[in-house]
Amino acid sequence: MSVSDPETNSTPTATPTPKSLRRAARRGPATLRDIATVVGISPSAVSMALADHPRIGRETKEAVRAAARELGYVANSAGRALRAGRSTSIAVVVPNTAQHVFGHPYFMHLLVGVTGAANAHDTAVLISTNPVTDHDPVAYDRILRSQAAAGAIIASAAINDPNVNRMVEGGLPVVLIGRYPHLPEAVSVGMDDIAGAAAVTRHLINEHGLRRIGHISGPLEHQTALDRYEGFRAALAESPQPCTHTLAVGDFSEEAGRAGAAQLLDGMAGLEAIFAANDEMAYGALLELRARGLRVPEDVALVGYDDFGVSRLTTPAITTVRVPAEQLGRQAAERLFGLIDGAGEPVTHENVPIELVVRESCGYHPGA
Amino acid sequence: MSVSDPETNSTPTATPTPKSLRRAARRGPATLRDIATVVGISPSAVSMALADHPRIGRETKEAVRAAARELGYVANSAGRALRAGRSTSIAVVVPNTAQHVFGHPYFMHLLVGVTGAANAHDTAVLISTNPVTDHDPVAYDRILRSQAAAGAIIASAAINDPNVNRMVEGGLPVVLIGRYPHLPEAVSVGMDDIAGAAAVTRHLINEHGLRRIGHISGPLEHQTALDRYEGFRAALAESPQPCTHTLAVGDFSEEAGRAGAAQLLDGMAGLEAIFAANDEMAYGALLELRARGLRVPEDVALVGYDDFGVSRLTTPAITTVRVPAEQLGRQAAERLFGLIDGAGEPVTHENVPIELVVRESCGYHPGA
DNA sequence: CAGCCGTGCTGAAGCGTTAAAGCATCCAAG
DNA sequence: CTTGGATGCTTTAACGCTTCAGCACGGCTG
Repeated sequence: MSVSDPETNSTPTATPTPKSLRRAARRGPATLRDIATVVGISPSAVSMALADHPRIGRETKEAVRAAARELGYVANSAGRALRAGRSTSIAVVVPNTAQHVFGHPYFMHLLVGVTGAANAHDTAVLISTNPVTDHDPVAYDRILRSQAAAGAIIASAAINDPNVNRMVEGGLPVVLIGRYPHLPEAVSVGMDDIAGAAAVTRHLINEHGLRRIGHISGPLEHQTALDRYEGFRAALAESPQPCTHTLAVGDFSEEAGRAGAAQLLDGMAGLEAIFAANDEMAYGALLELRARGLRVPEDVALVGYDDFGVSRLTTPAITTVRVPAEQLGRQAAERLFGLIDGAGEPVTHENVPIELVVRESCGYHPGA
Repeated sequence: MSVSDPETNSTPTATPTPKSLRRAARRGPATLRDIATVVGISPSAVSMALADHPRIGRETKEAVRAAARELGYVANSAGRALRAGRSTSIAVVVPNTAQHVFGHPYFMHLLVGVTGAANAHDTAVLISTNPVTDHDPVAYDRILRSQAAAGAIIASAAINDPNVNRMVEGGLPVVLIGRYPHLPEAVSVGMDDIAGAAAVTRHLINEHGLRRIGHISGPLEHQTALDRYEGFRAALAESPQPCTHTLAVGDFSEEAGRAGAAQLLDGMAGLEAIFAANDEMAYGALLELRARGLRVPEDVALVGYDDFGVSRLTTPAITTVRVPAEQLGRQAAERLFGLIDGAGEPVTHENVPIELVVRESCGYHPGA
């Protein structure tokens, strides 16, 4: 209070509102300069005070913080980003190759996880999709080149998506969701699809004593589809009893599930169970089974994968493997912040635990 | 050239390649200056050339465009935003009051619509949610104050959400999704829930001859819930035959649907049909009916609202009203760009058409 | 009491962009 | 041969922020 400016300091005789009036005159949000004027110091000092710089006095800091609070000051993100050389946002990219999963609750759960972690880091989340065309001057490419995001999370892409490779090599911090064995350098967060598929298959074999099992896989250029197929075969192979299986390749759509089920039923006599690589296809299979007058689970048992909402609602409800999308999102965001802050972590891939969700479509349980 | 600095001026005798080398040395994306160096003009001229300014020569423009393409130049969004005084992003805000609808495909469809329109305007989409607490220093408030977005789309909020009012009055361009009769000044895009609810109710009355109908509404602090209830009553009132109805208030959750159905069944003898204000509650009602051994639609007809995926999957599939979320998103984004660009449109509310989706749960049709 | 250090701030610079004003150069008209 | 305007670029400045060097001042030591 010693060498205070007589002009800008609060005049105790005035009404308590003149500051806010003055701010209202300068249209738009408060800046550092506004605070500086109110407190009576330079903008740099305000910046340093808010950053808790040791060379700023305690009283000044308190005055600055009070003024900032009163003015509702939030640092202009463009100014800060320009100065810092990087943005305060992260991007979530949904490549066009992932459009078929779009509309699933999966992405919303993912986003909840990502935004939750981002909020904790005071970071905004940009989302970028390419809903329309395939070979556009890819929208997210522009966003990333414009430095609008400090890093990106890429949600579920095909194995051979060239854009993914470009982004990983583009210098920008990138975290992939899923498993990318062909990109050993890339940081990724996924789940153990092999173990999940094995678990649900094992359940069919061990708990229900089924031996003749068909699998409807996803498109085999998706790592997820490959892994679930591999887990399926591994469980069959490790079984003490001899099991036989057959395969239909689908594309994760309900229609493909229906076609796949038809193919399996026609191809293998005495089929006892179907494991579809996702719930959507399991639902398609259910429709086909129903159309043929086959009961689920009495005649043919059925299991799916994902648990994003579909499998809960059908009759019978479908036994499935839960994909913890929210945790996936949160963890991916945390990894991304690690990369951005330059914490030199050597870990490249990380798995989130999956969970077997037993419902009715696999058969009735003694305990139930 | 008179009082020029002898140090920084270009030495014409140097080799012709140091420019590209210099850029290679300057790690990171190309800037206007890089292009300027390559072409041999000033950064401002480059800026003007890219903006197709009439005072820049044709040859220069072509050279600039070529260099920009070669260097992969995309304008730095922070620099541009700082200069322009506003960001090149728009925000999609999901208030905490909307969490119960979160995880629905609705939001993804909305986002597809918004991002599609945004891509067309070369604009990034920020998404902001408050998944955790209720009375936090609201995350999206910070984002908006930080000027990270030029405007915001607010997805489905409660009528009395104070944050919505603050944002509408906050000076930032805002488009609300839904109908907000108490905010006559606010720009909003919604659908005619009254008409939709009336249509599906009329279908029960006219096509199936049902007279004793119960409604399970959403929470009555939601405009959507109010409108659907109103449409329901309007259809009953306009019917030439006398109809009776009863009401149970729910909260859009499956559990509430189940409880609501129980309440309706216990409260009105000879109940012929149930109209749930959304599909999730309709599914809950289906479970309750099934548990009581009542057949749908033979004993009690059932209809829902939304068609976000749930109603297609159940057995029987639920007759519902489709909410065109993607179009909603696209239209909201277009309106927002209109506001941002200052096209002084007087229109404040706009409706997107809804569509009746007839399935099995309302009764079998002669045509089917 | 000169020199030195710690404290607490100011001032300048620059991140990338763009609008506006300024300044050459050239051509046509007076 | 001067004037006046196109034409085509350069310079300057500013947006809001942070870093860094620098300055003033007081107290402490030698």
